[in-house]
Amino acid sequence: MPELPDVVVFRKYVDEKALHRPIEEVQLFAEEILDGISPAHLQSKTEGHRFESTARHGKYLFVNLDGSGWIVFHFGMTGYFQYFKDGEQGLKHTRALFSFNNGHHLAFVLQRKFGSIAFTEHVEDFVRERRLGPDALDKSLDLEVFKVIIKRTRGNIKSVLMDQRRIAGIGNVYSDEILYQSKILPKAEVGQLGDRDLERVFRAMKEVLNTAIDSQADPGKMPEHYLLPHRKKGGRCPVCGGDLRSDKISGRTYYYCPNCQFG
DNA sequence: ACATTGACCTGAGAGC
DNA sequence: TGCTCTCAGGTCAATG
Repeated sequence: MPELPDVVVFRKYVDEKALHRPIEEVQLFAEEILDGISPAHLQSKTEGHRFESTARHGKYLFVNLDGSGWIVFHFGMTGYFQYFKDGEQGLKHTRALFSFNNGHHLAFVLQRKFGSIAFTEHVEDFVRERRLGPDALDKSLDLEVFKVIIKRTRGNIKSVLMDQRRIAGIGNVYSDEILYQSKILPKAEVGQLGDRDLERVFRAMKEVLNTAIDSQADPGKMPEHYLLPHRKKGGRCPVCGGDLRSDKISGRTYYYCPNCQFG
């Protein structure tokens, strides 16, 4: 479920399990996932080195290699990490495997090969090159900045929230939750939204993402008034009890409550 | 500038 | 059990 909250959880996972340990070997099982880096380059950057720290911007996770640049992970639609001991069963869709000198391994698992591994000398360079907007939870993204970013554009509010070049970190699921909490329809045109509305979206954005992080990005642990646990065919609105509906924007299915959301 | 569509991949789940 | 169809948390390029 790799949107911003999920990547926060993955980051903690790496922080707790895989830092400061010499990497003996890296194995690649799907070279296609490398983005702008060769297998040999990845190998020379990692083998004999350590993961020393992590950073995150939007849906990207950066892992620092003892001062000599960063490995950049993107999780696509299905990615996650699995840390395991020698002798334990690895997972089928492991695409890259980092093996440490303590007999433990960090697997980068992707069912669909939509994720990637890249490399950058500096996090800021990567963010600039990919033209990513500010991270949705960064303090620099305050209400005023948010309003400027949103007003700079037309179109429906959902697409704008999901555009990584405007704001980084929000995808299909969390944009639905943010708009549900804001009581605004995903297809509402941003030009039709007033300052009051944008303020609600802004507050919901911060609150939803922080709440999701507190819940380890697990829908089952989220508050009862959240859409996420009910976000499926036949689901009911946890607030009014009515049937949720779904529709599509640019081919992506979204869910909403026709009774609670306006715009 | 914006919206839509298809492509990229690999299943899981539904319906027959 | 097996087959076929649709759908899935992302991004990118091409097209209107």
